[in-house]
Amino acid sequence: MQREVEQFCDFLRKKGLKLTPQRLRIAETVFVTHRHFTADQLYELVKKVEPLVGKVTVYRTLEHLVDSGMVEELSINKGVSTYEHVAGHGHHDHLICVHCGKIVELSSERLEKVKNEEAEGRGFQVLSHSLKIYGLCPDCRPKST
Amino acid sequence: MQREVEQFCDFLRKKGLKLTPQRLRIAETVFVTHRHFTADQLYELVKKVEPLVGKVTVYRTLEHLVDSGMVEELSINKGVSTYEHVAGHGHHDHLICVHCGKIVELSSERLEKVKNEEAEGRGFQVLSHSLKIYGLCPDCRPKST
DNA sequence: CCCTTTGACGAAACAAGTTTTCAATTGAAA
DNA sequence: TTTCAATTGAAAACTTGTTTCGTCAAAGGG
Repeated sequence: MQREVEQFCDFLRKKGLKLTPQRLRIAETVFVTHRHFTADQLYELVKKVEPLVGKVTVYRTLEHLVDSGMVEELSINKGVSTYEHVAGHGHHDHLICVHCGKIVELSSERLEKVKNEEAEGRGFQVLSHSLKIYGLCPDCRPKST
Repeated sequence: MQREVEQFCDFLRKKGLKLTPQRLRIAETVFVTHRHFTADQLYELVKKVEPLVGKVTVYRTLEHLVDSGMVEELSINKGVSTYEHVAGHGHHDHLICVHCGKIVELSSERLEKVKNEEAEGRGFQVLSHSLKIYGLCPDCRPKST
């Protein structure tokens, strides 16, 4: 975790942005959380450690984190943005259980390759993509008896 | 188009819902529009034909249309829902140009197959999925000289 | 050391999209 | 025709996220 926080500090310094206690706390919370979260959930988590942090600061810091490339926005739910930190994960897709809400990460070279080929076959230059597969996870799917 | 509107009427009847002129107008507009639209854009389109339809009714009817499976929500832009009717199209993915905003539909048997295999290989029972590929369309990408 | 400058802070106001409330109305079954 | 739940549209409420604004604090120059 320390690794990622320092990387974010470097990013701030390079951008001429200041390293405030609030940003530090928020970044720490983000990188210590190994699951997806909304801005508001993050705000609640940070408040537990440091109640003096405002919601606006969480939003603003989240923006910087996304800017730095260390956090990604998922838009899984309509109307509310969901985030995750990608440090040490690399790009991946998501399997989402419609029953229990569990989100499983999926990395597949083969899938990446096919995606790129199909897009480029249509003249598109691929910059990024987002694949979400909805279904029933192993725990929620009907058992095969 | 008539085909789809009738199918929607059947859906309403089966659900014990009423067939009002407003719903008819909204459904007609949806199935006559062969591109993506937001709730507000749909409202504006409907108003041209029938100015007496309220925005709320458009939202509510859109809900029924999504319920019937004849319209899908895309969540391409954050903060505003984008829809498209799927009648006669079948499932497809989307290539989205980050420069001009153009949306191109992409259907690929091969891609579908790989997606399903990867998900099921992890014990997931696939119900649906959403793939959005962001990049530069043929018109916007740098020309290879 | 003090002063100035430049973000940064948080509360509150604002904005956009969508949903809910509510009283009046309407479609369709009996 | 009668009845009644479903539907309607205006307005208000709600949700998420952004902007404004007065205040503050750290860094750097004089």
